[in-house]
Amino acid sequence: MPELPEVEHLKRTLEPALVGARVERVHVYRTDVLRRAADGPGRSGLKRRPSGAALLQSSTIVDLKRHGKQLAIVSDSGAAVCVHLGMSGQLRYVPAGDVLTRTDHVHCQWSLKRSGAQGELLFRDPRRFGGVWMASSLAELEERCWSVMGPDALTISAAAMQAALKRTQRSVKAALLDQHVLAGVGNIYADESLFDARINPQVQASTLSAARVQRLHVALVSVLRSAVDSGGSTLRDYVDSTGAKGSFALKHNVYGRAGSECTRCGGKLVQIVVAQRTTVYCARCQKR
DNA sequence: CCGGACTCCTGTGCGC
DNA sequence: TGCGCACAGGAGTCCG
Repeated sequence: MPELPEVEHLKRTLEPALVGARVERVHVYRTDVLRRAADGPGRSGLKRRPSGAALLQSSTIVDLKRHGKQLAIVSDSGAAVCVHLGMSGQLRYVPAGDVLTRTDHVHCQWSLKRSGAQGELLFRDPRRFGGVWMASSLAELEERCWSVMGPDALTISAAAMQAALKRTQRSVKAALLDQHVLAGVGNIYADESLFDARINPQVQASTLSAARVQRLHVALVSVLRSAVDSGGSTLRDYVDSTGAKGSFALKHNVYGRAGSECTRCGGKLVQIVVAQRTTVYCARCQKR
């Protein structure tokens, strides 16, 4: 399940192929994965096929931007598309001549040409929790979609994080998962960073001391950076734009390890449900 | 307003 | 071996 590290790694692997490429043609196989950024982050998809220009046809890609788990592709016409991978989404770049092993659930396809080299950018999403937001400008995307979210988890300051956690009565894990608090953290990195900071996921966010929030901030940034360097976590579906899996799952201390020994104290890791999400932590290291 | 529950969707893996 | 069901979860929406 793509979270910030997976999307950041994806951005890095896409940049060489995309930036400077001209969008020759766009194919939409399902219009209901498309949304207008002007309508905000809602989930109601389009019923009718949009104009090619809204999906960057005949323009040149000049930049990729990421906020939290969302990735925007910006063109020289000013228009941008923002891809959200949801649970099972993939953005793949397939150079001309190469073959994509699975072509089912491909909802959107951009044919690209860059200094003679051709290839296809494909949005594939079996579960369709993801989507593609069309914006007339990056400013519109930022204003209508990104500004309603909290700061990006890699750039938020400890002070801002503390202020945000002070504001809510929920558990610290629920707060970390809320994209309005900070953007980019999902179930894996919430559990991993709480383990790193030795904080119990059920603790009420507002009751954490400044020192503990400071520790959580350090842990979160450290875990996210380390995961980006490993190419993210592949559990089942996630692959980068070239189809490569991430190796960070091998470094998970808690996620997916319920019943195993704690890598820090040797205690048994326990599994509970917090904020409707499977949560694994060490009862000995992460006391309430 | 806030927070918890429900919902969307498909592939996987388990138990019988 | 095969069937059916529970489960995985990002995030919008609904409701108390």
